[in-house]
Amino acid sequence: MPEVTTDFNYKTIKYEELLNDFKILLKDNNLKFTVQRELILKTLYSCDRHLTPESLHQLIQKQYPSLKIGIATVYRTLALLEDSNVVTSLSFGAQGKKYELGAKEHHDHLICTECGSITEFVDEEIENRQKNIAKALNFLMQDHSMQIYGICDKCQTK
Amino acid sequence: MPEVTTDFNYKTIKYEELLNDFKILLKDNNLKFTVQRELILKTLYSCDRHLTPESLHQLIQKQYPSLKIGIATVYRTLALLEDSNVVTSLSFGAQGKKYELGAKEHHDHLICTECGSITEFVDEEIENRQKNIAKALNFLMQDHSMQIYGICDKCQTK
DNA sequence: GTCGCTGCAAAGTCTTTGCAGAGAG
DNA sequence: CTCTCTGCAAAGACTTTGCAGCGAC
Repeated sequence: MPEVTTDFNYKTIKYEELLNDFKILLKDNNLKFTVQRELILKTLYSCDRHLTPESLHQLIQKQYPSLKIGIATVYRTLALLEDSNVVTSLSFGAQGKKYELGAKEHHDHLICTECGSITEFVDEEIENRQKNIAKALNFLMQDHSMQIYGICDKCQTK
Repeated sequence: MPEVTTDFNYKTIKYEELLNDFKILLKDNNLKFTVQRELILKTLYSCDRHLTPESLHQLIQKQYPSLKIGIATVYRTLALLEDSNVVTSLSFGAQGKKYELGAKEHHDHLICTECGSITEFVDEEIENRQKNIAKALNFLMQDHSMQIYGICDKCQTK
């Protein structure tokens, strides 16, 4: 069996580079570079977890108490980032979406139904197979996502 | 390449059988068999589309105008059916969930980003690969789902 | 008859929008 | 200066809950 890897390189891009791309994106669309937008990007970059708009907002408020930032701005910026394919959103059974930086290598998710933790993995074989299926069904694939639900290693030993 | 099939057998169970299982389920849990519950089950069975609570509610009202059914009952019954693994819910980028009968063979989804249509498919190779991955990562798999997003055949020719 | 179920409406979540002032370019 | 952004609060969309009467068993 080919290897499955979960410790693939998270950050395929340096923050400076990401930030620069973001500035270019903004300029190209006649949008403005603001402290709020930068901190949302930076927080998404530095946090490995998958964040809800709510938790992202709280995290920013905790880390930068002097800055006022409204939840509406978080939603608006996440929508902007998602439209520009800078972040990707995941929606599960529960309410709400979780966001993650899309600048990482493509990967799929193992979701623990006990503790809600998300582990990522990549598997070449599945990636290839998906491409083949789309081709066979004359479906123009833009994106795909796969989730495996179950009990994670930690929760099994509890 | 092994075949990919989209015309697999939808109904692996006859309605009478499904209904009977449902009645047993209800009895076992001291729950009552009501017209509303039956019609929700029947509508889910006879409709091939993936339904939102909203659309399921409208469909029932249209088909059985004499019956009064509240949206709350639809939500309550869907929750009950989902807990009992009779139906499965899918949540995508958009708001809300869609439900489908879980009594079919397991399958994955092709979702058109143009028209929102959902095509189902099964692929043995991916199914097997998923099992192997879960095993390799010591993850106790309970369920899994895969979605491929893109432009469907019809929308490409438009 | 009992006790769960239902429709209704009200209350909850989560998300989006309108607006007037603040701030980037 | 101009025109976009922001925070706030109000509005929306979707879902859940409390309740009193109804109905299955």
